[in-house]
Amino acid sequence: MDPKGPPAGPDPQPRESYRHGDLERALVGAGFELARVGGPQAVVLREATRRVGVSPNAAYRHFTDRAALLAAVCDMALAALAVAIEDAQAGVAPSDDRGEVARRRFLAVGTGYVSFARQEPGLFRTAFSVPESLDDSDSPTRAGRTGRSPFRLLCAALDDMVDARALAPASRPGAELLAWSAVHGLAMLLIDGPLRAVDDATADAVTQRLVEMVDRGIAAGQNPVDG
Amino acid sequence: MDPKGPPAGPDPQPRESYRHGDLERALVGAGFELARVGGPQAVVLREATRRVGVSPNAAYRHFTDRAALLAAVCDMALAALAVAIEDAQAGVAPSDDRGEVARRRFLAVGTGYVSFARQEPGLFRTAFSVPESLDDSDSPTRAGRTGRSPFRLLCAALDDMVDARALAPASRPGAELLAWSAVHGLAMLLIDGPLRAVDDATADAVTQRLVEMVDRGIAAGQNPVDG
DNA sequence: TGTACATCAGTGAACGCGCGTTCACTGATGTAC
DNA sequence: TGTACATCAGTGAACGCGCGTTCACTGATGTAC
Repeated sequence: MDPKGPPAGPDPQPRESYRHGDLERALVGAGFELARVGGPQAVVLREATRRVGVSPNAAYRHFTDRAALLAAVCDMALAALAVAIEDAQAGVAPSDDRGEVARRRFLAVGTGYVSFARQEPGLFRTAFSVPESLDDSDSPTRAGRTGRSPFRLLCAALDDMVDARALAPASRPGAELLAWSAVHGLAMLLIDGPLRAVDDATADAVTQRLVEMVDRGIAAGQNPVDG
Repeated sequence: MDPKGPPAGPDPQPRESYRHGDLERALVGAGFELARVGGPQAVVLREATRRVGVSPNAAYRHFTDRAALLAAVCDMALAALAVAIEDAQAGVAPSDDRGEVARRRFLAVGTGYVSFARQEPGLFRTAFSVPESLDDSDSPTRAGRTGRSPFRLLCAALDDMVDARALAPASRPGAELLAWSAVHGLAMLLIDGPLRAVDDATADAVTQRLVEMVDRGIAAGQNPVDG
Protein backbone atom coordinates (compact mmCIF):
# COMPACT_ATOMS: atom_id res chain seq x y z
CA MET A 1 0.00 0.00 0.00
CA ASP A 2 2.94 2.27 0.70
CA PRO A 3 5.83 1.06 -1.43
CA LYS A 4 9.04 2.76 -0.56
CA GLY A 5 10.98 4.41 -3.34
CA PRO A 6 14.57 3.40 -4.16
CA PRO A 7 16.16 5.92 -1.75
CA ALA A 8 15.12 4.24 1.51
CA GLY A 9 14.92 7.28 3.75
CA PRO A 10 15.66 6.92 7.47
CA ASP A 11 12.31 8.63 8.01
CA PRO A 12 9.83 6.24 9.60
CA GLN A 13 6.68 8.38 9.52
CA PRO A 14 4.99 9.11 6.19
CA ARG A 15 6.27 12.34 4.80
CA GLU A 16 2.80 13.34 3.66
CA SER A 17 3.08 13.98 -0.02
CA TYR A 18 5.82 16.48 -0.46
CA ARG A 19 8.82 15.17 -2.40
CA HIS A 20 7.05 12.02 -3.40
CA GLY A 21 10.07 10.16 -4.63
CA ASP A 22 8.72 8.35 -7.65
CA LEU A 23 5.63 10.24 -8.65
CA GLU A 24 5.94 9.32 -12.30
CA ARG A 25 5.71 5.62 -11.64
CA ALA A 26 2.97 6.16 -9.07
CA LEU A 27 0.86 8.11 -11.56
CA VAL A 28 1.24 5.47 -14.23
CA GLY A 29 0.25 2.86 -11.66
CA ALA A 30 -2.83 4.82 -10.68
CA GLY A 31 -3.70 5.28 -14.34
CA PHE A 32 -3.25 1.57 -14.87
CA GLU A 33 -5.83 0.82 -12.17
CA LEU A 34 -8.22 3.34 -13.71
CA ALA A 35 -7.76 1.70 -17.10
CA ARG A 36 -8.31 -1.72 -15.61
CA VAL A 37 -11.72 -0.71 -14.32
CA GLY A 38 -12.92 1.66 -17.02
CA GLY A 39 -10.72 1.43 -20.06
CA PRO A 40 -8.79 4.27 -21.70
CA GLN A 41 -11.54 6.81 -21.13
CA ALA A 42 -11.21 6.32 -17.40
CA VAL A 43 -7.58 7.37 -17.42
CA VAL A 44 -8.31 10.84 -16.07
CA LEU A 45 -5.32 12.92 -15.10
CA ARG A 46 -6.98 14.59 -12.12
CA GLU A 47 -8.23 11.29 -10.76
CA ALA A 48 -4.78 9.75 -11.01
CA THR A 49 -3.24 12.60 -9.02
CA ARG A 50 -6.09 12.35 -6.52
CA ARG A 51 -5.33 8.70 -5.91
CA VAL A 52 -1.67 9.32 -5.45
CA GLY A 53 -2.49 12.14 -3.04
CA VAL A 54 -0.93 14.92 -5.01
CA SER A 55 -2.23 18.13 -6.54
CA PRO A 56 -3.43 17.91 -10.16
CA ASN A 57 -0.72 20.08 -11.63
CA ALA A 58 2.04 17.99 -10.08
CA ALA A 59 1.50 15.57 -12.95
CA TYR A 60 2.89 18.15 -15.34
CA ARG A 61 6.34 17.73 -13.84
CA HIS A 62 6.43 14.25 -15.37
CA PHE A 63 4.04 14.26 -18.33
CA THR A 64 3.55 16.96 -20.90
CA ASP A 65 -0.17 16.34 -20.93
CA ARG A 66 -2.87 13.75 -20.38
CA ALA A 67 -2.07 12.01 -23.65
CA ALA A 68 1.47 11.31 -22.45
CA LEU A 69 0.14 9.71 -19.27
CA LEU A 70 -2.29 7.61 -21.27
CA ALA A 71 0.50 6.49 -23.58
CA ALA A 72 2.53 5.29 -20.62
CA VAL A 73 -0.47 3.38 -19.26
CA CYS A 74 -1.03 1.91 -22.70
CA ASP A 75 2.52 0.58 -22.77
CA MET A 76 2.00 -1.00 -19.37
CA ALA A 77 -1.19 -2.67 -20.60
CA LEU A 78 0.66 -4.05 -23.63
CA ALA A 79 3.31 -5.44 -21.33
CA ALA A 80 0.63 -7.13 -19.22
CA LEU A 81 -0.80 -8.69 -22.36
CA ALA A 82 2.63 -9.93 -23.35
CA VAL A 83 3.05 -11.58 -19.95
CA ALA A 84 -0.35 -13.26 -20.28
CA ILE A 85 0.70 -14.72 -23.62
CA GLU A 86 4.03 -15.88 -22.23
CA ASP A 87 2.21 -17.57 -19.36
CA ALA A 88 -0.08 -19.39 -21.77
CA GLN A 89 2.91 -20.53 -23.80
CA ALA A 90 4.70 -21.72 -20.70
CA GLY A 91 1.83 -24.13 -20.12
CA VAL A 92 2.48 -26.03 -23.32
CA ALA A 93 3.60 -29.56 -22.50
CA PRO A 94 7.01 -30.55 -23.82
CA SER A 95 7.16 -33.22 -26.47
CA ASP A 96 9.56 -34.91 -28.83
CA ASP A 97 7.45 -33.77 -31.74
CA ARG A 98 9.04 -30.41 -32.35
CA GLY A 99 6.43 -29.42 -34.89
CA GLU A 100 3.63 -30.17 -32.51
CA VAL A 101 5.23 -28.10 -29.78
CA ALA A 102 5.67 -25.19 -32.16
CA ARG A 103 2.04 -25.47 -33.21
CA ARG A 104 0.81 -25.58 -29.63
CA ARG A 105 2.90 -22.59 -28.72
CA PHE A 106 1.37 -20.77 -31.66
CA LEU A 107 -2.14 -21.68 -30.53
CA ALA A 108 -1.25 -20.52 -27.04
CA VAL A 109 -0.62 -17.03 -28.36
CA GLY A 110 -4.25 -16.93 -29.43
CA THR A 111 -5.76 -18.44 -26.32
CA GLY A 112 -3.62 -16.28 -24.06
CA TYR A 113 -4.60 -13.21 -26.02
CA VAL A 114 -8.33 -13.89 -25.81
CA SER A 115 -8.22 -14.97 -22.21
CA PHE A 116 -6.42 -11.77 -21.23
CA ALA A 117 -9.05 -9.74 -23.07
CA ARG A 118 -11.80 -11.48 -21.13
CA GLN A 119 -10.10 -11.21 -17.76
CA GLU A 120 -8.94 -7.64 -18.17
CA PRO A 121 -11.19 -5.98 -20.74
CA GLY A 122 -10.31 -2.50 -19.55
CA LEU A 123 -6.58 -3.11 -19.96
CA PHE A 124 -7.13 -4.83 -23.28
CA ARG A 125 -9.06 -1.86 -24.65
CA THR A 126 -6.41 0.47 -23.32
CA ALA A 127 -3.61 -1.49 -24.94
CA PHE A 128 -5.12 -0.74 -28.33
CA SER A 129 -6.40 2.74 -27.63
CA VAL A 130 -3.35 4.70 -28.64
CA PRO A 131 -3.13 4.58 -32.39
CA GLU A 132 0.52 3.99 -32.96
CA SER A 133 2.30 1.71 -35.30
CA LEU A 134 3.06 -1.52 -33.52
CA ASP A 135 5.83 -2.35 -35.92
CA ASP A 136 8.31 -0.61 -33.69
CA SER A 137 6.70 -2.12 -30.66
CA ASP A 138 9.77 -3.63 -29.10
CA SER A 139 10.09 -0.92 -26.54
CA PRO A 140 10.88 -2.66 -23.25
CA THR A 141 7.94 -0.89 -21.61
CA ARG A 142 5.60 -2.82 -23.87
CA ALA A 143 7.25 -6.18 -23.51
CA GLY A 144 6.79 -9.20 -21.29
CA ARG A 145 9.40 -11.25 -19.47
CA THR A 146 11.09 -12.35 -22.66
CA GLY A 147 11.40 -8.75 -23.82
CA ARG A 148 8.95 -9.23 -26.66
CA SER A 149 5.79 -7.33 -27.38
CA PRO A 150 2.58 -9.31 -28.05
CA PHE A 151 3.05 -8.80 -31.78
CA ARG A 152 6.63 -10.08 -31.65
CA LEU A 153 5.56 -13.12 -29.66
CA LEU A 154 3.11 -13.99 -32.41
CA CYS A 155 5.69 -13.54 -35.13
CA ALA A 156 8.20 -15.65 -33.23
CA ALA A 157 5.68 -18.45 -32.80
CA LEU A 158 5.03 -18.48 -36.54
CA ASP A 159 8.73 -18.45 -37.32
CA ASP A 160 9.23 -21.39 -35.01
CA MET A 161 6.52 -23.30 -36.83
CA VAL A 162 8.34 -22.79 -40.10
CA ASP A 163 11.61 -23.89 -38.51
CA ALA A 164 9.92 -27.01 -37.18
CA ARG A 165 8.37 -27.72 -40.59
CA ALA A 166 4.88 -27.30 -39.17
CA LEU A 167 4.16 -24.47 -41.58
CA ALA A 168 5.23 -24.14 -45.20
CA PRO A 169 7.64 -21.25 -45.69
CA ALA A 170 5.43 -19.99 -48.51
CA SER A 171 2.59 -19.55 -46.06
CA ARG A 172 4.61 -17.57 -43.58
CA PRO A 173 4.62 -14.02 -45.05
CA GLY A 174 1.68 -12.07 -43.72
CA ALA A 175 0.40 -14.96 -41.66
CA GLU A 176 0.76 -12.92 -38.49
CA LEU A 177 -1.84 -10.47 -39.76
CA LEU A 178 -4.33 -13.22 -40.49
CA ALA A 179 -3.87 -14.86 -37.12
CA TRP A 180 -3.92 -11.58 -35.29
CA SER A 181 -7.09 -10.43 -37.04
CA ALA A 182 -9.01 -13.54 -36.11
CA VAL A 183 -7.99 -13.53 -32.51
CA HIS A 184 -8.37 -9.79 -32.07
CA GLY A 185 -11.84 -9.86 -33.57
CA LEU A 186 -12.99 -12.62 -31.30
CA ALA A 187 -11.64 -10.73 -28.31
CA MET A 188 -13.58 -7.64 -29.32
CA LEU A 189 -16.80 -9.54 -29.88
CA LEU A 190 -16.38 -11.21 -26.50
CA ILE A 191 -15.75 -8.09 -24.46
CA ASP A 192 -17.65 -5.34 -26.27
CA GLY A 193 -19.79 -7.10 -28.79
CA PRO A 194 -22.67 -9.50 -28.97
CA LEU A 195 -20.75 -12.29 -27.24
CA ARG A 196 -20.02 -10.37 -24.08
CA ALA A 197 -22.71 -12.29 -22.20
CA VAL A 198 -21.57 -15.84 -22.92
CA ASP A 199 -20.23 -17.99 -20.11
CA ASP A 200 -16.60 -18.99 -19.77
CA ALA A 201 -17.06 -22.49 -21.12
CA THR A 202 -18.66 -21.24 -24.32
CA ALA A 203 -16.03 -18.56 -24.75
CA ASP A 204 -13.27 -21.11 -24.31
CA ALA A 205 -14.88 -23.44 -26.82
CA VAL A 206 -15.25 -20.72 -29.44
CA THR A 207 -11.70 -19.59 -28.83
CA GLN A 208 -10.43 -23.13 -29.30
CA ARG A 209 -12.36 -23.53 -32.53
CA LEU A 210 -11.12 -20.19 -33.78
CA VAL A 211 -7.43 -20.83 -33.24
CA GLU A 212 -7.85 -24.22 -34.91
CA MET A 213 -9.56 -22.53 -37.83
CA VAL A 214 -6.59 -20.21 -38.14
CA ASP A 215 -4.16 -23.08 -37.88
CA ARG A 216 -5.96 -24.91 -40.67
CA GLY A 217 -6.65 -21.92 -42.86
CA ILE A 218 -3.33 -20.17 -42.64
CA ALA A 219 -1.63 -22.47 -45.12
CA ALA A 220 -1.55 -20.93 -48.56
CA GLY A 221 -4.17 -22.46 -50.83
CA GLN A 222 -1.92 -23.74 -53.58
CA ASN A 223 0.76 -25.01 -51.25
CA PRO A 224 -0.52 -27.71 -48.92
CA VAL A 225 1.54 -27.93 -45.77
CA ASP A 226 3.66 -30.96 -45.19
CA GLY A 227 2.85 -32.22 -41.73
CA MET B 1 -30.31 21.31 -47.56
CA ASP B 2 -33.91 22.06 -46.60
CA PRO B 3 -35.86 18.84 -47.05
CA LYS B 4 -39.57 19.36 -46.66
CA GLY B 5 -41.38 17.16 -44.20
CA PRO B 6 -44.31 14.95 -45.23
CA PRO B 7 -46.97 17.64 -44.65
CA ALA B 8 -46.02 19.88 -47.57
CA GLY B 9 -47.08 23.24 -46.19
CA PRO B 10 -48.23 25.99 -48.58
CA ASP B 11 -45.63 28.18 -46.92
CA PRO B 12 -42.88 29.08 -49.40
CA GLN B 13 -40.48 30.95 -47.10
CA PRO B 14 -38.54 29.03 -44.46
CA ARG B 15 -40.41 29.06 -41.20
CA GLU B 16 -37.19 29.51 -39.24
CA SER B 17 -37.08 26.64 -36.82
CA TYR B 18 -40.33 26.69 -34.96
CA ARG B 19 -42.44 23.59 -35.50
CA HIS B 20 -39.72 21.76 -37.27
CA GLY B 21 -41.82 18.97 -38.67
CA ASP B 22 -39.55 16.00 -38.31
CA LEU B 23 -37.02 16.97 -35.71
CA GLU B 24 -36.44 13.42 -34.58
CA ARG B 25 -35.25 12.26 -37.96
CA ALA B 26 -33.26 15.45 -38.44
CA LEU B 27 -31.44 14.93 -35.15
CA VAL B 28 -30.59 11.34 -35.97
CA GLY B 29 -29.33 12.51 -39.34
CA ALA B 30 -27.15 15.16 -37.73
CA GLY B 31 -25.87 12.60 -35.24
CA PHE B 32 -25.10 10.27 -38.12
CA GLU B 33 -22.91 12.90 -39.75
CA LEU B 34 -21.15 13.54 -36.45
CA ALA B 35 -20.54 9.80 -36.06
CA ARG B 36 -19.24 9.58 -39.61
CA VAL B 37 -16.55 12.13 -38.89
CA GLY B 38 -15.69 11.37 -35.28
CA GLY B 39 -17.19 8.08 -34.20
CA PRO B 40 -19.57 7.52 -31.31
CA GLN B 41 -17.85 10.01 -29.05
CA ALA B 42 -18.60 12.76 -31.50
CA VAL B 43 -22.33 12.20 -31.23
CA VAL B 44 -22.87 15.17 -28.96
CA LEU B 45 -26.45 16.10 -28.26
CA ARG B 46 -25.88 19.84 -28.21
CA GLU B 47 -23.94 19.75 -31.44
CA ALA B 48 -26.70 17.80 -33.16
CA THR B 49 -29.31 20.36 -32.11
CA ARG B 50 -26.98 23.15 -33.16
CA ARG B 51 -26.70 21.70 -36.65
CA VAL B 52 -30.41 21.31 -36.98
CA GLY B 53 -30.86 24.89 -35.80
CA VAL B 54 -32.83 24.13 -32.70
CA SER B 55 -32.30 24.76 -29.00
CA PRO B 56 -30.52 22.01 -27.06
CA ASN B 57 -33.47 21.03 -24.94
CA ALA B 58 -35.71 20.52 -27.95
CA ALA B 59 -34.01 17.14 -28.34
CA TYR B 60 -35.68 15.97 -25.15
CA ARG B 61 -39.05 16.02 -26.88
CA HIS B 62 -37.86 13.06 -28.94
CA PHE B 63 -35.13 11.31 -26.96
CA THR B 64 -35.05 10.59 -23.27
CA ASP B 65 -31.36 11.38 -23.15
CA ARG B 66 -28.15 11.38 -25.13
CA ALA B 67 -27.85 7.60 -24.97
CA ALA B 68 -31.17 7.24 -26.78
CA LEU B 69 -29.98 9.50 -29.58
CA LEU B 70 -26.73 7.56 -29.84
CA ALA B 71 -28.65 4.28 -30.00
CA ALA B 72 -30.70 5.59 -32.92
CA VAL B 73 -27.54 6.68 -34.73
CA CYS B 74 -26.00 3.28 -34.01
CA ASP B 75 -28.95 1.54 -35.66
CA MET B 76 -28.55 3.77 -38.69
CA ALA B 77 -24.87 2.89 -38.90
CA LEU B 78 -25.69 -0.82 -38.73
CA ALA B 79 -28.15 -0.35 -41.55
CA ALA B 80 -25.48 1.38 -43.62
CA LEU B 81 -23.14 -1.54 -43.01
CA ALA B 82 -25.85 -3.97 -44.09
CA VAL B 83 -26.32 -2.06 -47.33
CA ALA B 84 -22.57 -2.14 -47.99
CA ILE B 85 -22.57 -5.91 -47.58
CA GLU B 86 -25.58 -6.28 -49.83
CA ASP B 87 -23.86 -4.19 -52.46
CA ALA B 88 -20.77 -6.37 -52.30
CA GLN B 89 -22.90 -9.48 -52.66
CA ALA B 90 -24.76 -7.99 -55.59
CA GLY B 91 -21.44 -7.81 -57.43
CA VAL B 92 -20.96 -11.57 -57.41
CA ALA B 93 -21.09 -12.89 -60.96
CA PRO B 94 -23.80 -15.46 -61.63
CA SER B 95 -22.71 -18.97 -62.47
CA ASP B 96 -24.07 -22.45 -62.99
CA ASP B 97 -21.94 -23.68 -60.13
CA ARG B 98 -24.33 -23.06 -57.28
CA GLY B 99 -21.73 -23.94 -54.68
CA GLU B 100 -19.25 -21.49 -56.13
CA VAL B 101 -21.84 -18.71 -56.13
CA ALA B 102 -22.73 -19.44 -52.51
CA ARG B 103 -19.06 -19.35 -51.58
CA ARG B 104 -18.47 -16.09 -53.40
CA ARG B 105 -21.48 -14.53 -51.74
CA PHE B 106 -20.07 -15.64 -48.42
CA LEU B 107 -16.69 -14.11 -49.19
CA ALA B 108 -18.45 -10.91 -50.25
CA VAL B 109 -19.86 -10.54 -46.75
CA GLY B 110 -16.30 -10.32 -45.50
CA THR B 111 -14.96 -8.02 -48.16
CA GLY B 112 -17.99 -5.75 -47.92
CA TYR B 113 -17.62 -5.62 -44.16
CA VAL B 114 -13.95 -4.68 -44.22
CA SER B 115 -14.35 -2.23 -47.07
CA PHE B 116 -17.14 -0.43 -45.22
CA ALA B 117 -14.96 -0.23 -42.13
CA ARG B 118 -12.19 1.37 -44.16
CA GLN B 119 -14.41 3.78 -46.02
CA GLU B 120 -16.49 4.80 -43.02
CA PRO B 121 -14.44 4.15 -39.92
CA GLY B 122 -16.51 6.52 -37.81
CA LEU B 123 -19.76 4.80 -38.72
CA PHE B 124 -18.18 1.39 -38.27
CA ARG B 125 -17.02 2.22 -34.78
CA THR B 126 -20.41 3.66 -33.98
CA ALA B 127 -22.21 0.56 -35.20
CA PHE B 128 -20.46 -1.46 -32.52
CA SER B 129 -20.39 1.14 -29.81
CA VAL B 130 -23.68 0.35 -28.15
CA PRO B 131 -23.22 -2.89 -26.31
CA GLU B 132 -26.40 -4.73 -27.09
CA SER B 133 -27.02 -8.27 -28.01
CA LEU B 134 -27.04 -8.55 -31.77
CA ASP B 135 -29.02 -11.75 -31.64
CA ASP B 136 -32.22 -9.77 -31.75
CA SER B 137 -30.77 -7.50 -34.35
CA ASP B 138 -33.47 -7.84 -36.95
CA SER B 139 -35.00 -4.51 -36.12
CA PRO B 140 -35.78 -2.83 -39.45
CA THR B 141 -33.82 0.21 -38.37
CA ARG B 142 -30.66 -1.91 -38.40
CA ALA B 143 -31.30 -3.69 -41.66
CA GLY B 144 -30.35 -3.15 -45.25
CA ARG B 145 -32.49 -3.39 -48.36
CA THR B 146 -33.21 -7.06 -47.83
CA GLY B 147 -34.39 -6.40 -44.30
CA ARG B 148 -31.46 -8.22 -42.78
CA SER B 149 -28.91 -7.01 -40.29
CA PRO B 150 -25.21 -7.58 -41.03
CA PHE B 151 -25.17 -10.54 -38.71
CA ARG B 152 -28.18 -12.10 -40.43
CA LEU B 153 -26.61 -11.59 -43.84
CA LEU B 154 -23.59 -13.55 -42.68
CA CYS B 155 -25.71 -16.36 -41.27
CA ALA B 156 -27.76 -16.54 -44.46
CA ALA B 157 -24.63 -16.76 -46.60
CA LEU B 158 -23.37 -19.68 -44.52
CA ASP B 159 -26.75 -21.41 -44.67
CA ASP B 160 -26.72 -21.03 -48.44
CA MET B 161 -23.31 -22.66 -48.61
CA VAL B 162 -24.62 -25.66 -46.72
CA ASP B 163 -27.63 -25.84 -49.04
CA ALA B 164 -25.34 -25.72 -52.04
CA ARG B 165 -23.10 -28.42 -50.55
CA ALA B 166 -20.20 -26.01 -50.39
CA LEU B 167 -19.96 -26.45 -46.63
CA ALA B 168 -20.45 -29.61 -44.60
CA PRO B 169 -23.51 -29.36 -42.33
CA ALA B 170 -21.33 -30.45 -39.42
CA SER B 171 -19.18 -27.38 -39.91
CA ARG B 172 -22.08 -24.97 -39.91
CA PRO B 173 -22.89 -24.48 -36.20
CA GLY B 174 -20.95 -21.59 -34.80
CA ALA B 175 -19.21 -20.88 -38.09
CA GLU B 176 -20.70 -17.40 -38.14
CA LEU B 177 -18.75 -16.51 -35.02
CA LEU B 178 -15.48 -17.70 -36.48
CA ALA B 179 -16.00 -15.81 -39.73
CA TRP B 180 -17.20 -12.70 -37.97
CA SER B 181 -14.27 -12.69 -35.56
CA ALA B 182 -11.71 -12.84 -38.33
CA VAL B 183 -13.28 -10.14 -40.41
CA HIS B 184 -14.08 -7.88 -37.47
CA GLY B 185 -10.56 -8.14 -36.16
CA LEU B 186 -9.03 -7.23 -39.48
CA ALA B 187 -11.37 -4.27 -39.73
CA MET B 188 -10.29 -3.04 -36.31
CA LEU B 189 -6.60 -3.47 -37.05
CA LEU B 190 -7.06 -1.59 -40.30
CA ILE B 191 -8.90 1.40 -38.91
CA ASP B 192 -7.64 1.75 -35.34
CA GLY B 193 -4.71 -0.56 -35.09
CA PRO B 194 -1.25 -0.97 -36.51
CA LEU B 195 -2.51 -1.43 -40.06
CA ARG B 196 -4.28 1.89 -40.29
CA ALA B 197 -1.52 3.35 -42.44
CA VAL B 198 -1.42 0.73 -45.17
CA ASP B 199 -2.49 1.63 -48.68
CA ASP B 200 -5.67 0.37 -50.30
CA ALA B 201 -3.99 -2.28 -52.41
CA THR B 202 -2.32 -3.87 -49.40
CA ALA B 203 -5.52 -3.73 -47.39
CA ASP B 204 -7.43 -5.39 -50.19
CA ALA B 205 -4.81 -8.11 -50.52
CA VAL B 206 -4.82 -8.89 -46.82
CA THR B 207 -8.60 -8.90 -46.79
CA GLN B 208 -8.66 -11.34 -49.66
CA ARG B 209 -6.20 -13.63 -47.94
CA LEU B 210 -8.15 -13.44 -44.72
CA VAL B 211 -11.51 -14.41 -46.16
CA GLU B 212 -9.83 -17.26 -48.00
CA MET B 213 -8.26 -18.39 -44.76
CA VAL B 214 -11.68 -18.40 -43.16
CA ASP B 215 -13.16 -20.28 -46.08
CA ARG B 216 -10.44 -22.93 -45.82
CA GLY B 217 -10.34 -23.12 -42.06
CA ILE B 218 -14.01 -23.08 -41.29
CA ALA B 219 -14.52 -26.74 -42.13
CA ALA B 220 -14.48 -28.89 -39.02
CA GLY B 221 -11.20 -30.74 -38.64
CA GLN B 222 -12.44 -34.27 -38.59
CA ASN B 223 -14.99 -33.74 -41.35
CA PRO B 224 -13.39 -32.71 -44.61
CA VAL B 225 -15.76 -30.81 -46.82
CA ASP B 226 -16.97 -32.41 -50.02
CA GLY B 227 -16.55 -29.81 -52.63
C1' DT C 1 -67.66 28.43 -41.71
C1' DG C 2 -66.12 30.61 -37.50
C1' DT C 3 -64.42 30.57 -32.85
C1' DA C 4 -62.52 28.75 -28.17
C1' DC C 5 -59.40 25.86 -26.49
C1' DA C 6 -56.26 21.93 -25.29
C1' DT C 7 -52.03 20.09 -26.89
C1' DC C 8 -47.35 19.88 -27.16
C1' DA C 9 -43.14 21.03 -29.99
C1' DG C 10 -40.45 24.39 -29.52
C1' DT C 11 -37.69 28.57 -26.65
C1' DG C 12 -34.30 31.02 -23.48
C1' DA C 13 -31.84 30.95 -19.49
C1' DA C 14 -29.57 28.65 -16.24
C1' DC C 15 -27.57 24.78 -13.30
C1' DG C 16 -23.74 21.98 -11.74
C1' DC C 17 -20.11 19.17 -13.11
C1' DG C 18 -15.47 17.68 -13.92
C1' DC C 19 -12.24 18.15 -16.95
C1' DG C 20 -7.34 19.74 -18.72
C1' DT C 21 -4.31 23.22 -18.07
C1' DT C 22 -1.77 27.54 -16.38
C1' DC C 23 -0.14 30.86 -12.94
C1' DA C 24 2.90 32.45 -9.35
C1' DC C 25 4.50 30.37 -5.40
C1' DT C 26 7.21 27.50 -1.66
C1' DG C 27 10.24 24.84 0.62
C1' DA C 28 13.02 20.39 0.97
C1' DT C 29 17.11 18.53 -1.22
C1' DG C 30 21.83 18.10 -2.74
C1' DT C 31 26.07 20.56 -3.96
C1' DA C 32 29.98 23.93 -3.94
C1' DC C 33 32.88 26.15 -1.17
C1' DT D 1 32.21 19.67 9.19
C1' DG D 2 29.37 23.83 8.48
C1' DT D 3 27.03 27.16 5.67
C1' DA D 4 24.96 29.63 1.33
C1' DC D 5 22.59 28.74 -2.47
C1' DA D 6 20.60 26.93 -6.91
C1' DT D 7 17.44 23.49 -8.27
C1' DC D 8 13.13 21.78 -9.09
C1' DA D 9 9.27 18.75 -7.34
C1' DG D 10 5.68 19.93 -5.25
C1' DT D 11 1.36 23.48 -3.77
C1' DG D 12 -3.08 26.28 -3.98
C1' DA D 13 -6.04 28.84 -6.58
C1' DA D 14 -8.06 29.77 -10.60
C1' DC D 15 -9.31 29.77 -15.72
C1' DG D 16 -12.35 28.59 -19.49
C1' DC D 17 -14.70 25.05 -21.68
C1' DG D 18 -18.49 22.32 -23.25
C1' DC D 19 -21.17 19.07 -21.77
C1' DG D 20 -25.97 16.93 -20.34
C1' DT D 21 -29.94 18.26 -18.29
C1' DT D 22 -33.87 20.96 -16.05
C1' DC D 23 -36.95 24.93 -15.41
C1' DA D 24 -40.86 27.76 -16.51
C1' DC D 25 -42.45 29.59 -20.61
C1' DT D 26 -44.71 30.52 -25.44
C1' DG D 27 -47.11 30.21 -29.36
C1' DA D 28 -48.49 27.51 -33.67
C1' DT D 29 -51.42 23.64 -34.71
C1' DG D 30 -55.48 20.80 -35.02
C1' DT D 31 -60.00 19.72 -33.02
C1' DA D 32 -64.64 20.21 -30.89
C1' DC D 33 -68.51 22.70 -31.01
